[in-house]
Amino acid sequence: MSPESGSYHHGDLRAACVRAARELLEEDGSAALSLRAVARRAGVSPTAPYRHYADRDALLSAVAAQGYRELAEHLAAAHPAPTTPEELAAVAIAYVRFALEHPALFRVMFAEPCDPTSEERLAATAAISEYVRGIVRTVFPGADADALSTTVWALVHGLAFLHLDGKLDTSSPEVVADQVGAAVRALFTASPTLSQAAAAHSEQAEK
Amino acid sequence: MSPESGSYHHGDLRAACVRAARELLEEDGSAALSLRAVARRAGVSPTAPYRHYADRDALLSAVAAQGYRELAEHLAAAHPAPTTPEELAAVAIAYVRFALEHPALFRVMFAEPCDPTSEERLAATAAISEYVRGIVRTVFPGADADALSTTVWALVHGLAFLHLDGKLDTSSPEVVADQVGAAVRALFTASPTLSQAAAAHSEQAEK
DNA sequence: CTTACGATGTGTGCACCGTTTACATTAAGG
DNA sequence: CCTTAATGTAAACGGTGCACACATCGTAAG
Repeated sequence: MSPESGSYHHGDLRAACVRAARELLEEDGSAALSLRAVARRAGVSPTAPYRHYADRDALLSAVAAQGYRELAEHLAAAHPAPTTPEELAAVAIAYVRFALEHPALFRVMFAEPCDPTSEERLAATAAISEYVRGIVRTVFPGADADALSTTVWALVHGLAFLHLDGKLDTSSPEVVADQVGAAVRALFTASPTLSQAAAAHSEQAEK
Repeated sequence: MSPESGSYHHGDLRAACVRAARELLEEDGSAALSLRAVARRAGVSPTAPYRHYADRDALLSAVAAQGYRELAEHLAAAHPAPTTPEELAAVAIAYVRFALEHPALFRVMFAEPCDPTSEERLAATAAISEYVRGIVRTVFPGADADALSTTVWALVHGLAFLHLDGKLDTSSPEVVADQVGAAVRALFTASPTLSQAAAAHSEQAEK
């Protein structure tokens, strides 16, 4: 795929850019990704990436999209098809751990107001959203799947960000895991009342 | 306080900088705040702010700290001393609304990995954390206040960010309010089981 | 009143950044 | 072989954070 270095054409600069970007993000945790630095890392002139990405935002969106895919894999690795609250808690813990293991990437994925009209991004986030909804539907058939999946996603997402910003105890992975687990378990045991609340909400909406 | 313009010295540049920064953040929602733009807005040379702030991060921290204080006021305005789940839900809704009304400021407050060892910042975030903990203790005396306040904060914080990133339905403030309210209510009706889970967690920790 | 001083704002300069514009190289197809 | 479109390069513009030397001014000691 990538021929011996020295050739004028790179071979697959498009992919090499996101790879270089990923490496830079992992190396220095800062989310301040420089297009020029990416170009340098890829061994190419500063403006070469513009042949493949309209602007910095476009590259960032591509990186974010790949991040979403990796996150999805990470979650699936934690448990392919959760059916119990405990298994879903494991997935939640994996979510937060991913954020803590790849802080810069996670920030690029979520904390940047970059172009939301990116086909790749929308597809990737929709996939995750659907994945969560599917789990919730399986584990918790009685409830409003939309509302509940949103709630559990928000809870886990908030835990991830608060940890990322040093607002919570991140001293050891065990502490983090316990906290996330407890929070998710609490949500799930609330199921009957939650579905009741969801029903009340629907009534309110249709009047 | 600020004398007639034309004087060499500004009078209170330190405060003027955060004011200018706030204005710029409100005007264009982008969280990309330029120190030079702040200086221009304050009617001062590009490097003048360095007399009062060590670097860009320091200014951002000051802005973030003020943001925390405003957020605290906003929450207190929603309800000064919540004692019921419904009142706490109102506070939660105010939290998310603040994020949606001041997106750029909210991003500076949370989504920037800026200097976490800022005295002002730490104090401000500690104040909010303590505020939430106090409410939880009042509304829900039986439970582990630390764990539960973290959980409710994370839930609300996650909702705020998902809304900010366009991952959820932000079409009308009512929709947002309903969603946040339902989520918080669900959490609170889970109280007995949550305290039980917290107890189990404590046991686990001390063995 | 004078004078020295410290606090505050200015000007200059450097390295880096994103982006545009014109140009060079090369792979691929008629 | 020659044309063409794709791909990478070079040069340039305006913007940025920041370090340095310099200018201005309130103030307080002599």
